[in-house]
This record gives sequence, structure tokens and C-alpha cells, in this order.
Amino acid sequence: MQRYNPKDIEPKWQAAWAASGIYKAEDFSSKPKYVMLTEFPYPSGDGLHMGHTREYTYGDILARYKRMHGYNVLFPMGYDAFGLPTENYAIKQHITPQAATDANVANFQKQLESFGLSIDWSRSFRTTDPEYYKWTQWLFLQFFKHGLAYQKESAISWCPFCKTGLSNEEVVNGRHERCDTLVEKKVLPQWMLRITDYADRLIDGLKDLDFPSRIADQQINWIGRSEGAEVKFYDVDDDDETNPITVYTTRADTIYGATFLVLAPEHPLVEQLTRSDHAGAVATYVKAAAAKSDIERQDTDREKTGVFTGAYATNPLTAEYMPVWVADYVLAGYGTGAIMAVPAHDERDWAFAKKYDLKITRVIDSDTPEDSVSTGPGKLINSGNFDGMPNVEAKTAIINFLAEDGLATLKTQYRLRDWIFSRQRYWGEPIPIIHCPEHGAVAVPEDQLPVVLPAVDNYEPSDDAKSPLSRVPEWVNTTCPTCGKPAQRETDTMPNWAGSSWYYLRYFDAHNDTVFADRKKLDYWGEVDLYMGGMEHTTLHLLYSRFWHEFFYDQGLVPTPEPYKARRGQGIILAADGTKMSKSKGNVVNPSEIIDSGYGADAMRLSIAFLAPYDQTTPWNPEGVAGTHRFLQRLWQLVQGFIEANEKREGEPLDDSIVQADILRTTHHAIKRVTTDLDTLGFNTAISAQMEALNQLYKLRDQDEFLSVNAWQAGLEAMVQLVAPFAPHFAEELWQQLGHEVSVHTSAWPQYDEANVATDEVTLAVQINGKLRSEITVAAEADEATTVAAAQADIKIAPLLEGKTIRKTIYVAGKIVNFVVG
RNA sequence: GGGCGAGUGGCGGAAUUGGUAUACGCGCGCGACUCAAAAUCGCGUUCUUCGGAUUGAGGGUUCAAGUCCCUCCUCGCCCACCA
Repeated sequence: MQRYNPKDIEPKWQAAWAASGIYKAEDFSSKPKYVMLTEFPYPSGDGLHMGHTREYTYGDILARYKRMHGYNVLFPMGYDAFGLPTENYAIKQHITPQAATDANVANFQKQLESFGLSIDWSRSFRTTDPEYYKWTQWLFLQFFKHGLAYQKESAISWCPFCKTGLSNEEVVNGRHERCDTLVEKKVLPQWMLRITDYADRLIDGLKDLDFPSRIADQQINWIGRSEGAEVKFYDVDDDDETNPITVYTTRADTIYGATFLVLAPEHPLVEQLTRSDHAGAVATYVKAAAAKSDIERQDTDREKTGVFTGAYATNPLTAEYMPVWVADYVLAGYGTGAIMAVPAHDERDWAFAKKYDLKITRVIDSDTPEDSVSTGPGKLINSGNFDGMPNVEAKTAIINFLAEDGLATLKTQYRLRDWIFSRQRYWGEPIPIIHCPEHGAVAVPEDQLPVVLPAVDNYEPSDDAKSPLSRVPEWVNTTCPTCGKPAQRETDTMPNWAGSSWYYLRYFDAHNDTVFADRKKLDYWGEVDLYMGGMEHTTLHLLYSRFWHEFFYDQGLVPTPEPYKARRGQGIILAADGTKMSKSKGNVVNPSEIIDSGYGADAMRLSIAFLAPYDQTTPWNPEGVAGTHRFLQRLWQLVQGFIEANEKREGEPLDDSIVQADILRTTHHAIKRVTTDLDTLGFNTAISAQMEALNQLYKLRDQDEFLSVNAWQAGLEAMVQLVAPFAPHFAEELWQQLGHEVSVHTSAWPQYDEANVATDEVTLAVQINGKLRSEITVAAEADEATTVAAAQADIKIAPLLEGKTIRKTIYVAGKIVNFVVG
């Protein structure tokens, strides 16, 4: 008897698949297409981790499953190789980023191949290939030409460790999300992408997409659309009303209760408004605020501080004087950087007014105690003609009233900021712009793309906020494409999110040299049918790439308004102790070690998919792979036993009708469950269904010792097909042994027949007053009267019913009989 | 503070969506095989005072609740002085 040894069969079938090219996706195939996308990896020096392994295992299971359903499946893979970690790693190792990338990609590739993934490698690329980033640059220029890429001097987040500017999305709790360094503020001329122009589209587009609500909600929250109004207030000394202080508010209903104004320390009017006797205090405060780090300023528990400017503004509705304050709880970057404070109905304003003894006027009726803040809805009071109006209605009524005098306008605000697109680092796509003294920023002509990243000796970042490319004069100095006079290249590079913002489109036509992708191929492949990836990319890559795609659609470059029809986020695999896997804790599990330990890729894939539901974060169980290995071994032994029994019994086909029906029922039941589970990403339950079926088949084997030859052949074939997406090498080997010459992975997914799944007898629970008292087995076709009679007559039930009145009988076919007795 | 989600054996988890709670697997225990160990196979494994009790706690709806409703507790993720 042959033993199951993954070390023999896995490399063998990997080589065979590579040679036959069975996983190649065919452009313009007449079969229905299915694009199964998993996020391409960043090839770090550490190799693939369990998160990658989980994602690609799931992706491969579905790719194979869809292929067996007759789809022309595209399951591609590439490398997102530009970016800071590689560059930092290369600096440490004293090698070039190119060399580091080559080594890391080779390592990743070897690991991915050992997993037995059904990837179409002919479409692979790296974002660092000049043939690829030529098109990243070309696409950037489309933004530039349409005014969506612009240069602006602005205060941005600067990572002093990585020595580069960062986007808002890359700063988490005041730290750079990659290296955890506290960020600083730096004023730099930066390239920006106008993602805010697409804020509404990015929200509204979600309606038609199959995204889990937690992903959609997170994006909506991040964009942070709020409907409100800008309201003008005037300094009491500004008699001509030429110089308004404009505030943004979503609570126009509370303007009668606005008792003071607050400006952010960075607000441009601070200096002008400040009266001379307050100038010293205000200047000191503004300076102190500037010195604080983001993390300090964002601490919501901090006591509010502020300083009076000496100025007063008039409340346009009450005509009362409102002192104008400066305080750092008001953010310069949101709205207008100035607010009207309504201490009675806003917790922050309340705290501030209490501390500095400012006037508090309640304008919404409320049950809450007099000396407290009330933020809930209610009817207006102390509000002139608006008294008695529900505050929700008052919002528009008051805006309309003020608008008559030009004092208020409706305004939609977003939390989303434009995307800071410049990085002062070497290892990224050069931004294809030439600065001409006469013509300003000029696009590099298309026929001169790509702007190739020059090879340099020293690519370390510098503290002066200048990209290392600025130290390469022979590259920087060029001529203006417009006038031919001396000009200089832009030396900033793109962020590593650039290449990943459109990579899925390149898989449709990976090696095209004349366009980023052929339009006919884009039309054929269309959208990504299912995109799996990490939850951590929801407000980064996933939002960025939707923005790019929506812009491309507007330019007529792609056929669909959205890139991804459906998105799912898999859960994280934690270390066995429930903490995050991390190098510093030394609890990182290496997938290659699991494979090499003798369990093989198939058992590892099964154990990952069996671990927990798809989207659930869960600790890794190092013993689990032994369990799935045992499962494979038991299935292997069963098939070997059948093959041997068959050989011995050549020429005498025996069929035992009872067991035959049981084999059929067991396998068809399994087909049904695995099919419905895989349709809903129920990978873990799909596996347990196969385990249950196998346990059942062992019992049947004990009954008939493989006498029912035809039933066993069909049943075992189905079992091998069911396990094929999960354990592809294993299934391929057994499929061949069962007499097939064509791959199991191109075979048609087995179908089940309800007639075979059904049993002739059913077991029902019998309850008295809802408590389980017995079980009865009746014929499947038994009607209610027969079943209830059988239940009443049951040996355990009859004595319990004696002398009692049955007030009601509940009958659920095939499930329960419940007697309600008095 | 806001948004989303989750609490079921020693552990990961299952439950046809209101109908026999604890499937499947891990771990553990006992046994078989073995000089022995590993591997493999078989049996057992929520608790129990053997009446019954049990899905974070308490209440409600129902013939029937892990599932629906209310109150509360705990944990996780994301956002957070966003006016």
C-alpha cells in the first residue's frame, strides 16, 4: 500500500502544472470570466507570513472552486516592491534597493510556489519594473493634465526616522504607521492629489458594491461628510463689515446660544483681530501651540486652554457681543479653522466656558439639569421668532433667514484631506515633471516615459527634506519640453501606494508596451469579481485605488465606474497566546517551516482554512495541522484500501443495495454542504462537512468492505473533488490513482441530487411543554397524524401524558412534536 | 466620546436563521499494537448531588430562545477636540 507522503507528491504536481500551464487565464475566452484578486505582497526581507498565507489560501480555494464550475478564472500575483521598508532594509544590509528587491522577490516566489497556488504567473510583474512604472507615471500625468495633481506649500506630517513627508492616512495616533516614529510638522512644497473632489463619489459609489458594512462604514466615516453651514460674524469695530470671521457649524439651530467665537492658533485672522493689550499673551499662546506635537494636541483628555484676543464680534441674531478667543481645541485644518461656541449644547464649548467663566445660554428645551450640557434634540427657546420650533427644522430655517442677508451659506465639509503624494525618498517612481523657470511645472512628454530612476551610490535620505535624487545633477538637469531651455526634474518620488492604485488593471494585459492595458482586454475582464485583502487597507489602498479608478472612468480609460465588484477582509492570525505575531516577541510562525516539517502545503492550507471563520481574527493553533494531516491520511488510506480491494476482486462486481444508498447519501450530503459553504466563504464548515463524511464512510467501509464497487468509485471520486480546492496536490494524486488522466482541477464540480440526500426515515424530538423527553423515528413520508400518534405512543412519552390533558400539539415536519399539557 | 462587531466546554469553533445546544478539530484520559517510544487504530471527554442544570448577567415575548426585544457587564477592531 502506498503511503501518503506530501514531500513526494507536492513538488511533482507543482512541476506538472507549471509544464502544462493549466492555470493560465485566457483572454476573450467564451467561458464566463472570474477575476479572483488577492492583494499582492510587499516583498520584505522576512518572507511570507501567516497573514499572506491565509489570504492566498482562501483566494486559491475560491479560484479553483470557480474553475471547476467552468469559469475562465484569472488568479494573478505580482509584487508591490517600491517603498520605505525595502529601502530601510537595503540601507541596513548595505546593498541597493534593487538588489534587495531581487533577493526578496526570489524568496517570496519560491515560497508562493511551494503553497501550490493556481496563479497565472505569465501575468506577473513588479511595480518597480520600468515597463510597469512607465504607466504609473503616465497615469499620474493624466491627473496632472486634469488639474487633479497640484503642487502646494503646506504643513505636512514628517517622519524624522524615514525622513519623508507622509499622507494623513499614513499617520496613526500621531505616529508613522510603518515605523511607529512620532511625526513632526514640516512646511514643504508637496505634490497633492485632489481626492477630495471624489469624496461624494467615493461615498455614493459604495451603494452598488458588495462590500461588508464594516468596510463601507469605515470608508464613509473616514471621508466624514457632514452637512452644515458657513456663518459670518463681524468684529464690533468692523463698521463696514468687510472682514468677516467665517465659522463652520452643523448646529445652525443653536446660533442664538452662541456666546463666543474660537479661532485655531494657526488661523490667519488671529494677529489682525488681537488688540494690542492682548498681543503678548496671544503670541505666547500661539507659539506654545505650534511647539506641541500632534499627539499632545489630539489628546482629548487634556484640559482645554485658550487666550482672549481682546476682540468682540456681534451675534447676528441676538446682537450680543461675543468675545473672540484663540484655543488649540479648534483645528486649523477642518472647516474654516474657526467656530462659534455654544456652551449650553456642546461638551467642548461647555468645558471651555466653565473654565474661563464665559456666558452660557440654553436655547434648546431639555430635561437635563440646568447646570449641565445638553446635546440632544428638542424645541427652541430663547430664540426669538424661532421659539417652539423643533431644532432639526430650525437648522434650515435659521440658515435661510441669515442667508437673506448673505450671512450664511449651506456647506458640506469632509474630514478627508487631499492626498499628499510626494516622498523625499529614493525608492519610488520619479514624479514625471520638469520645472522650467519660465513655464513652471511641465509634464514629461509621453514618448519620454518612463522617467527611469537613476542608479546612485548613495540613496540615503537627508534631513534637509530633499530627495536623494536631488544629489544627482546629471539626472536633475535637463531641458524644458516646452521651450527647450535649461530646466530641472522634480526630485520627489511617489508614495508606495501609487503602484498599487491600479495594479489589478495591469493583470488584464501585463506586458503591453503601448498602453497601460488594451481596451478590449479591459472590456473583457471588466471589474474584479472578488477582492480579498486586509482590513488595515480599508482607508488606505482600498480608498486610494477606488479614487484612481473613478477618475480613469471619467477619462474613458476603463469600462466600469468602480474597480471591485465585491470586497472581503480576512481576519488576522494571532500567535498561539492570542497576541499579535511580531519579530520582537519571537512568536512569528513561518509557513515554510510547517511545510518542511513534513506536513506539507496541503495539510497547512487545510489547517488555516479550518481554523476559524473567514473574517475572524483568531490565534494560531500549532497542533491543528496535525489534525488536518490526519484527515488527509485517512482519506488517502480509504482510497488505497478501495483500490486494493478492487484489484483483488477483479471480475466479480458486487453491489449491496443498502450500503450503496448510504454511500450515495453521505457523499451527496457532503457535496451539498461544501457547495453552499464555499458560495458564502464558509471555508471552515466546508472542511468539517468533509471530515464528517469521511468518518461516515469509514463506518460504511466496515459494513461492506468495498463490495459496492460502483458506489464506492463514485463516492470517493466526489470526496477527492471536494477536497481538491483545499488540498490540490493530494487530490490530483488520488484522482490519477482512481483512473483519471485529466487533472481534477479542470474536472466539473460534483453535483448533488436532493433525492439521494433524502433519507427514508427521520428522527424527531418529542417535547412536553418544550422540554425534550424522547425521540421517535418515523418514515420520511409519514403525515402529521401518524407522527403525533407515534409520539404519543412512545414508551417514554405515554406515561408522562397519562392523566394529563393535551391542550395543544405543535408539529414541525421532520423536526419536533411538542405536547403542551395542563 | 462616535462607528462596527463579538461573548457557547480546557482551546479553535458548529448550530439548516425561532425547532433535539456543544457538530468538526485540537488537547486530555483509558485501551490495543510495541521490548519501548513515535505513528496508527478503538473508546471516552460541558457540568452534575443523576432529579436536573447550561450559550457573559438579569428581565421579557413564545408551545419552543444561543438565535427576537429591553436593561446591564466584558472584550476586540476602526475613528476620535471634525464644531
